[in-house]
Amino acid sequence: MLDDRKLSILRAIVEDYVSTNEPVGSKALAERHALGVSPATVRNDMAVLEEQGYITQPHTSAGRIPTDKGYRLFVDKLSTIKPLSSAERRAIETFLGGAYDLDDVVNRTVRLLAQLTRQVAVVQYPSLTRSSVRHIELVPVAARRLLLVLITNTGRVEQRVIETATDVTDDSVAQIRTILNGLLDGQALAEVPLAVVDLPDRVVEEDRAVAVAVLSVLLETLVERHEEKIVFAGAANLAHVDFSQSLRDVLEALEEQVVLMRLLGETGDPASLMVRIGTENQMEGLRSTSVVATGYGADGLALARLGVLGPTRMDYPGTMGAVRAVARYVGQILAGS
Amino acid sequence: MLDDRKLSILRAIVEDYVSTNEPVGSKALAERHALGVSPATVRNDMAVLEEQGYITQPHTSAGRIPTDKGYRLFVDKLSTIKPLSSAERRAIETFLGGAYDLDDVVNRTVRLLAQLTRQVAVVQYPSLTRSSVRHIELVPVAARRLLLVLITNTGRVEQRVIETATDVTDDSVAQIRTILNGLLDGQALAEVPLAVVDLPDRVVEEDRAVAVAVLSVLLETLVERHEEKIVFAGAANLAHVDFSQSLRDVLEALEEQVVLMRLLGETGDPASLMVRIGTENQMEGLRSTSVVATGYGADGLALARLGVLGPTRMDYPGTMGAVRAVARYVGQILAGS
DNA sequence: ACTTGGCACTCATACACTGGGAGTGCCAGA
DNA sequence: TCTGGCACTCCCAGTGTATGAGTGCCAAGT
Repeated sequence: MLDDRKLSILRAIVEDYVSTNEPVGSKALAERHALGVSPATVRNDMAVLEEQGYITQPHTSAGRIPTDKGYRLFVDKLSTIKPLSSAERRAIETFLGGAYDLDDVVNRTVRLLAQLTRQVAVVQYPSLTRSSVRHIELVPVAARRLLLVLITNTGRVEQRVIETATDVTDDSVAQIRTILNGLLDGQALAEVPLAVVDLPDRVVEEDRAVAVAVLSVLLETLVERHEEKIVFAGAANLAHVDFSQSLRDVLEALEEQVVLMRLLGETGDPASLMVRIGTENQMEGLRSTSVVATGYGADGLALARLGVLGPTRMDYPGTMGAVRAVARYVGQILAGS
Repeated sequence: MLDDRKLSILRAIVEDYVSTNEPVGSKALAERHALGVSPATVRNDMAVLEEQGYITQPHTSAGRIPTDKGYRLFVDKLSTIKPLSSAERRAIETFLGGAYDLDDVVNRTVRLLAQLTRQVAVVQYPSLTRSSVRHIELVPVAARRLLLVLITNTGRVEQRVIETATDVTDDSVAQIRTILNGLLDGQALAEVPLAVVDLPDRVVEEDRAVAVAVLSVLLETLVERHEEKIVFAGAANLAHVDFSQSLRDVLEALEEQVVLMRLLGETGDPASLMVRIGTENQMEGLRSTSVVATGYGADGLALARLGVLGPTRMDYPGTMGAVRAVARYVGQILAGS
């Protein structure tokens, strides 16, 4: 259906259009790339490519630009992921190497990715669900108020306030804390509800009410915080892109956690890169953007996802390379700390 | 120098320009506002106002628009802060009322403020410096690695990893933790360095090295984290504003913590509103924006600052009202939790 | 059967020109 | 000190035109 030359022409169109941001015509194409054929021949092939829906003209007598379908073919068949330069690798290492806690890792990652790709970077915090309990702390902060602090093995720290019906002594707190840690230390978060259910039975009579309060807040935390935290950076990189739709729509979408979640897609095999192009994005307002995302996590286990959002007219090989490299590096950092 | 009528005219110009976004001419002004004089008289006054630098014409034979100096006079002398509608008050209450931890309070606040003012909202996390220690936790996470968790009375939680040169037993950790809490409980953070300095002397010989490591990380935390965390929201509201400079500059500035810090200004009297107009902002790239900010915190004590950034052509009375109201409300929430 | 050069055609873009209108400054008179 | 009148400036929108890039198609060449 499409012979090699037509594919080469499509590849050339995508590459030229991405770098110049102008519809590319037959003459310029024949000149810039050593196709070995005349502009007229290129025109004929372009007519076929247009008929098949891979490219389109913004208006009669303009050059051609790729359609979403064209980009898709380009990404799937015509391009290879571009590895980073060694300078870029060094930059990643030095920039991420200095991070000292999870917040810092995530923040640095998102900024780094935005800078590398010159696009909007999106990073999801490591999921609670797949991690396990490293420690639970229970701190009295007032006569009838406790602070529950949950530390996971990914370094994430969750905190919630617990109101109790009666005054609680420090001794009671200490006792509950000890039991709690005994029950939960090292447990996967998914197992926590089962493991903790008989907490009230294990404490002395007068602490039972408190234990129930602690229990319910702990369960709540696990459920509510299941909605993951996501950050983004590099919005400034959108400013000089001309979207067919308003920039406003895109910025609005970025500030919605839920939309960002859907944007990054399902947590899948962390080794595979997901590319969603233009209208492949279901989200209203992001029809003219593309997303490149992947999972990341320690030990080849996907804890969360990160990615990049930009115009469909995007340097896919370069972006894919950057996303993959950063994801791998963050995985190493998480595994090592 | 400027009689009452000229001031009224300036006020009218600011108000009309803010609402229409178009240079306002003498005729329209005389009609819309009951000034009791003819357009010709208005023209004469406008000429004086222009001479004094309060207004300017974008081009000959256009209406006038306020200068930064004009807005300044308007804010200082010609306007009164507009209190919120009761519907808006209710919205604040219900929206902020549901918050369950500090992160949540800050996030909700920044989103709320952005929505109320239809501009970019900026909120600084409550400062470490003015708060005090509620609890310090020391958790072993590996043979030679401890996690230091610092909980302040504002609900902020800081965490840092401590590497030790030798293996540490759980007993040692428990002992150090107890001593640490004994020394620091309730201390203002500013006092911590002094209070903690003799920690190594108080532990048994073999724990001394560990205690020193803990000490140094703790001090580091206090110093390094002194650079405060700041978040913003509502960038989408910038999209339909036409800045004289590029939107990109503004977006870039917003992603720089340091710039945001300077933007909000010095932590001062929480009751007073700071308004910085146009070129009064020293920051490159924010010359055509204005900032309305104020301190907030529990018990009339400014813990941090929050504010709004928008075009100089801004509804100052309304924005100031919203900022003040939100700051007060957040203060109450912090005091009560 | 494919490739090529030629040619007519289409349109977006840039540019110059125009008239209308909003708004101004100034002046003479009340 | 205010007001109406008037000449003037200059933005803006609309129109017309030339230009040039790019196309589609066709007939001839390989």
